[in-house]
Amino acid sequence: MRDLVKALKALSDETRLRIMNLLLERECCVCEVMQALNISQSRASRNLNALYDAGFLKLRRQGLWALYSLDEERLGGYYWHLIRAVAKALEGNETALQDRRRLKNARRAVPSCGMRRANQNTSPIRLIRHLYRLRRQGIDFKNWRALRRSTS
Amino acid sequence: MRDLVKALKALSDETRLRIMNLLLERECCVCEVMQALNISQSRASRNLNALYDAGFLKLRRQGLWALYSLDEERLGGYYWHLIRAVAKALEGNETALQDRRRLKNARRAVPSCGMRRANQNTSPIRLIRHLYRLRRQGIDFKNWRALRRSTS
DNA sequence: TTATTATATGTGCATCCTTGCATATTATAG
DNA sequence: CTATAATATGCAAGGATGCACATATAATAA
Repeated sequence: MRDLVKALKALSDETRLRIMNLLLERECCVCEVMQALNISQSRASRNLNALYDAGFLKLRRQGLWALYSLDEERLGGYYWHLIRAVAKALEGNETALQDRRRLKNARRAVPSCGMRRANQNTSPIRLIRHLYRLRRQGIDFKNWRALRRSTS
Repeated sequence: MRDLVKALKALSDETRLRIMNLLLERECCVCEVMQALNISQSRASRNLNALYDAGFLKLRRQGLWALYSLDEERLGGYYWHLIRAVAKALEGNETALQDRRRLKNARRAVPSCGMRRANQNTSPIRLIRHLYRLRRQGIDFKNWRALRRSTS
């Protein structure tokens, strides 16, 4: 009963439903979530953690990234029904679609996705060096070419 | 999205989950809910109303009673999955079982089930007159005989 | 070592939720 | 009409929640 209340509380928030929508699409890092939903970093982190805490998500760390995804192993029992309810309710929802669209354009490892500090002024050169570095590490970075183009 | 959040919020409360448990068993009046859960009248009323408001329940009035039950008509779509999640999560739960047991013994039309006023002191004679009255009205009152026994 | 960057978290504030208590409302009986 | 009984509701107190802001933590690079 306690657990069910916790799970339901975790889901009964628009921000977190939108996050679930992203994770139904694919694994995401905090950085991608904040870009796709256009919310602050602390907000993305906290809400992801709430869903994690409630038992919906699993966490995998890769370098600096915290990669969250639906925890298929725990999603038996009533969790399964809850997920289905969310998926069903969100299908065709305009916000949900838009978020997914923005997720496609979201980038990992983009300096400005960090703290939203004023006067960030990260030079393109530094960014490109960073991207090369990532590629050297064998990190899957689908669109680094486009990224390079857009910042040079 | 808004509606889903509302539905989830309505469910994410222990009192209301316990109420859903009762209504999965059968239609109940406010009075029965307060007895089965052993909670105050205003608390029962308000929480029933919250579930009603969120679209889970339908309301039927019979005399003084407000009879709430699951609204099968609205329970398509994601509502259905939510109900299944609740039912699944509650099966075997000790509190839920106990509530159902107490529901069996709950009585409609018992004077003391009202306001819990101090110095209620309703006389058995008055209660029995009330029960006869009800029977004359053709109101289905399964256990009025037992009731009469217990108060005379 | 220091600098950078993704993420996590302490704090304060505003808002909303839930409840008990008292009272209002409503239907019925007399 | 008045009284009774089931339910609804106004109100205030206490608690929970969500957020922004600033800062801390941790991994990596130089």
